[in-house]
Amino acid sequence: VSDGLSERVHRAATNLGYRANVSARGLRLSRTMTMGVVFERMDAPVYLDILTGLTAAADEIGYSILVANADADPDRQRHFVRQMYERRVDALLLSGLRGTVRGELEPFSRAGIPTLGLFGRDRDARDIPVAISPQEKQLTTILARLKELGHRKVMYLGGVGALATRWKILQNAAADVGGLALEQCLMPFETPLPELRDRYAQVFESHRDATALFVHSWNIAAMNAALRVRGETIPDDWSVVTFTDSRYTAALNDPPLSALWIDSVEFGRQTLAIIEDWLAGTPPPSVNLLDLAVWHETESIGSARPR
Amino acid sequence: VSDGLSERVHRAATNLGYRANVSARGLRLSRTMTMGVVFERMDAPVYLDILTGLTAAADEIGYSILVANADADPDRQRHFVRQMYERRVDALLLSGLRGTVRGELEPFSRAGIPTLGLFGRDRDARDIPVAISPQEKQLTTILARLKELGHRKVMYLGGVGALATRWKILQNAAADVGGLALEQCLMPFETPLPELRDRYAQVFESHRDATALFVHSWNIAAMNAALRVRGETIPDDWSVVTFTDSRYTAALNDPPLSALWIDSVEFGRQTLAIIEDWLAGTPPPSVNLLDLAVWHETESIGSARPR
DNA sequence: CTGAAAGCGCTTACAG
DNA sequence: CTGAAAGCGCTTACAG
Repeated sequence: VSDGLSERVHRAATNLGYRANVSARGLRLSRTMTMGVVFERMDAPVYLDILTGLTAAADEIGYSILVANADADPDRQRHFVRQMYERRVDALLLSGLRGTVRGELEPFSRAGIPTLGLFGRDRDARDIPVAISPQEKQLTTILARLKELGHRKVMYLGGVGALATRWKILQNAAADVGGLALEQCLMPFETPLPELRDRYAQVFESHRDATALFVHSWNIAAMNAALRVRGETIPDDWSVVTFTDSRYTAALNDPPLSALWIDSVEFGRQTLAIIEDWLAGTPPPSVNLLDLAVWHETESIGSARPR
Repeated sequence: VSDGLSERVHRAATNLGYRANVSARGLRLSRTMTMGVVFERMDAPVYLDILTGLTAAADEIGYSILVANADADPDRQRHFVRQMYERRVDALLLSGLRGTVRGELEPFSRAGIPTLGLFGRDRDARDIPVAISPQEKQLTTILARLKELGHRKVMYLGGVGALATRWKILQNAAADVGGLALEQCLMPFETPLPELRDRYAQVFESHRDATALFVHSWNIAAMNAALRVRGETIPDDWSVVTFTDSRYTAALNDPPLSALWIDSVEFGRQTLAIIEDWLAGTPPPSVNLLDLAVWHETESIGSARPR
């Protein structure tokens, strides 16, 4: 066909408002140009960051994203994984895989559809390849730095439940460094601020040999409140480090807190790059370490106060 | 067919791993059981809440959600709206419609596909029906309450840009109440905390007749820091009220802040209910007011300090 | 090079 | 009641 004719036809099609039907094409080609994302839960800003990275990278290669939230319910997780198969997604991303969906994954593996687990730091599941952001290396660096500043006892203020793995990683890093005692104070995430504040104030009183704090971002407000009650300040009385995996919980403290930071948007992007290679014929290894943790030191840490 | 046979066939189908192909069914029925959501941007936790409500309500009626993030780029917004049509979504939800997508909406209106705009509080666009959470009523209540407590000048600490509409609404409410002066201090959201803190400290110094603060949730940390610098406390020196549209930014202050709270998860749910009615044959009015704003008073407000 | 036909996996209307 | 056929909107292999 001549260029001129081709152009005229295209123009006419556009004017008439013709738009190709992607599902019909998908049926014919058995490629839907759609990927499914099933989040085990969606109740923290980090999931929005991951989704932002995933959707941006997917769009770059012409894919759309179907999103589902299992809301911490294994039955719903199974339901959505099955739904993604019924919609014949070309790839499936699963966060927080707990082994509950194994049966529903079978059609995917039989059909050779790429299926990748997204884990911030867990590394137990082995049914399908997983993408993980390791933090051990940076934690070792941080603990060594605290030791250098004279700290000998570090306390972790965290939440019970899903994030307990962080405590394990912290222990491993402390063992690597040596000569550092570690203590934890885990409280349910639902604890009201006044109660959390009073609990922390008690803990600070009864652990006067501790001089440094690791604090989960959800607990920063309560920590600040407890310090205010006790008239203690950062970094004179306590050196403080926080974990953060989201843009929204970072750097809003006074003074800004030293942080072990993971760029979850980038995590989403790199995860999708793994899928892209897989679709192109290169399956990933069973564990994909995305080295995204960054140590950001601020004036919130300093020399250990004398005890 | 007898019940027994039917059951045996179903069991056999399940055992063989048969799963209906939803796109094929969609092609036949010209219903894809899919809805598209195009967010103008996705850089705040409120979008995750809305998405949570939308996906939950969609699943209840058998629909899946395709999600896209235009990342504040009108070209990308157009691109995704077109993409949603090409995928023949049964309904389209658009956040932050700026009139830039008008042309791409034409196929939707021609095909009679429900298309709804999601706006927290804006009410300018009129191309398509919109869902809005009005706040005027509650703001009037709050300002009247502050006046009753002896406050005569209220300051708004906010960010420049999209949320400027909040300032307008605040002014209207103040006009309703009468006898209250209103002042604003708008700063770019990117302002680093120390700069914002110092700026607020200056503002507090130069507006000694103001006794109450409305503060956007992004600016709470800087406000606290400025108060600390000046040795002022809540509610003795300042009565403080915040706006919040997300689970993640609420109630983490000490003392907990009085808040005008919008449940954005519920906003997503109710928005989808509008779509559901529309699909069932009842189109919505051009403006849908979802009355979700709730006034939550805490000890962060009290009598105006003498000036 | 061009155009008509087959077929992707469903559902529904229709004939037997 | 049962079974075969038509057709949704595409793409590709094939015949002309």
